Amino acid sequence: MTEIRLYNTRTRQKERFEPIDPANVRMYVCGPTVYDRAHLGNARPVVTFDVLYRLLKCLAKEKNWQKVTYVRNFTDVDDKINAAALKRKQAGDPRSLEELIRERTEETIGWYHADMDALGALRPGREPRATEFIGAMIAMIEDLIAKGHAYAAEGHVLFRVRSYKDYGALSGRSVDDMIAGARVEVAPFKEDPMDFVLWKPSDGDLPGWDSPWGRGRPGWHIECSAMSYELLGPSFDIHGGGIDLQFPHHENEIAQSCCAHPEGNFATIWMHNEMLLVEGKKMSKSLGNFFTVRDLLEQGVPGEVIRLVFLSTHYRSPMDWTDEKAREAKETLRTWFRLSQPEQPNPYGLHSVVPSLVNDLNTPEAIRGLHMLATHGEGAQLRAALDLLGLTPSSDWWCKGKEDRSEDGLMVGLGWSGNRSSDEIDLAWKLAFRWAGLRRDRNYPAADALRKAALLGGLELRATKNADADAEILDSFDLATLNGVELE
RNA sequence: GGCGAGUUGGCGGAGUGGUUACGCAGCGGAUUGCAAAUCCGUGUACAGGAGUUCGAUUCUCCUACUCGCCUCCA
Repeated sequence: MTEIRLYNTRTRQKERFEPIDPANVRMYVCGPTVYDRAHLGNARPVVTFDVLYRLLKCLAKEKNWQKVTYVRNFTDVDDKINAAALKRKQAGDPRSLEELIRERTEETIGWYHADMDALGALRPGREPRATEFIGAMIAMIEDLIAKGHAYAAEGHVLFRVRSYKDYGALSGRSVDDMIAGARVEVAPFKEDPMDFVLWKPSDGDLPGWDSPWGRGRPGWHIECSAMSYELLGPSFDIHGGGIDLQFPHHENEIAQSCCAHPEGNFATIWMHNEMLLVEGKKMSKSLGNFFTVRDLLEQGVPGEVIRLVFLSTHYRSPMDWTDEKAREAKETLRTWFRLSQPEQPNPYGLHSVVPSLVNDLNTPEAIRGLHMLATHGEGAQLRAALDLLGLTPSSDWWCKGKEDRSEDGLMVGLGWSGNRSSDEIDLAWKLAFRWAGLRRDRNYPAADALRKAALLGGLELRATKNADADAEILDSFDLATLNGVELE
């Protein structure tokens, strides 16, 4: 039986994975705050945990698990969302702030789905929105107050960090150490500087809900505790997210959940993906060095190429995004897709990747397995392995159009990828026949010169056994350059 | 300042107490009028220092450097 081993941030070691309840394997991943397009860094946990989700589903039968429940939230209550809506209102939009906020979050969720779909990520089974669980959050906060773990002060409710003895265990820090460095907000109504907000007051313009502490809105951390409890219960198997959420977000989630539901132990395994870097620096909002998934897609980088670049680095290592990696990944996928797509998947191919994946999602090693299958020409097995990893073509960009024509007794083949205009294809034919003619006449100097010039314009000419010439339109094909060639 | 992760061949990137992935690039060969493509072959790298060991890239300690968290962040 296949043993799954996963690195648990909480214990700092790889652990054998056994679900609490084989009838329902449960994982929760922190999702996006929906106020803008997802940047590339946002995509890393999505791809990482999508691989885990697919792996767990793939092994469910063998393991006798009845189902895998994957929950990923949308944070649709947040000051950044409010700010974005307020900006529109100030720009003269006549609608109410509430309507603008709703529109903004709806729109952003649509973008998020489209962009993550493009990366080959399966939608989680549940995608709860924070605003749908305000009641559950209020109930949880009331419970925390009743149990002495939280207190109300000046319209706020704060979590009493000192009341939870294991606070800091996940991230390996102590309350006293943190206060020493103290970069925490000093608020006069806090009992302790580390106490964090569960509920805060909203004034007239801001979205708010009635609560025992007046009209207000929840703090950031409580939503994940409330929603995971409602949908997965007091104990579940895996909790995931980016490493930057380890503190304070996940630490606070643990404190809230464990204090409110001492009968459970919240998440068994904590998994954190490392950051995505651009030019060696973390992609982040504050640095402003980010670009979105949509930006890349629009530049012609297919989603599965982005995905392969991500998978080529282990999820617990920082990954530097480079154009060079994208270029290599595209070439690799082109080869793999051409070999595998005509085939029906042969599940035997899974043996080439699953042993790597069950070892804490060792995707780089799994990729080696894919290369092995490709080298041995195992298209059907490769197909199955690619599908497991979510590397399925989103379009026919990799596909080779192929046509043969004869003219003046010459036989010439032309191939191209994706969509090409008839002008482009006509010109390619013209050059290919001219080259074939020159070669038939044994005018090699002219033929070589033409081939060289054509290549610079993105048309590759080559001799084949079965025809007089074979031409391929490359990605770099440029009509203007090649028109110049023809005139010479 | 506190805490954590990392430093592998030209580049990317796994892994291992002794047999040293994989990809790209390079080199050699087959093939080719020449190329391309393809196929075959080829590379003994693990930041520096000390220690443990029969033996360390792999374990321990120290140093240097890089990155992250401690503030919104995936």
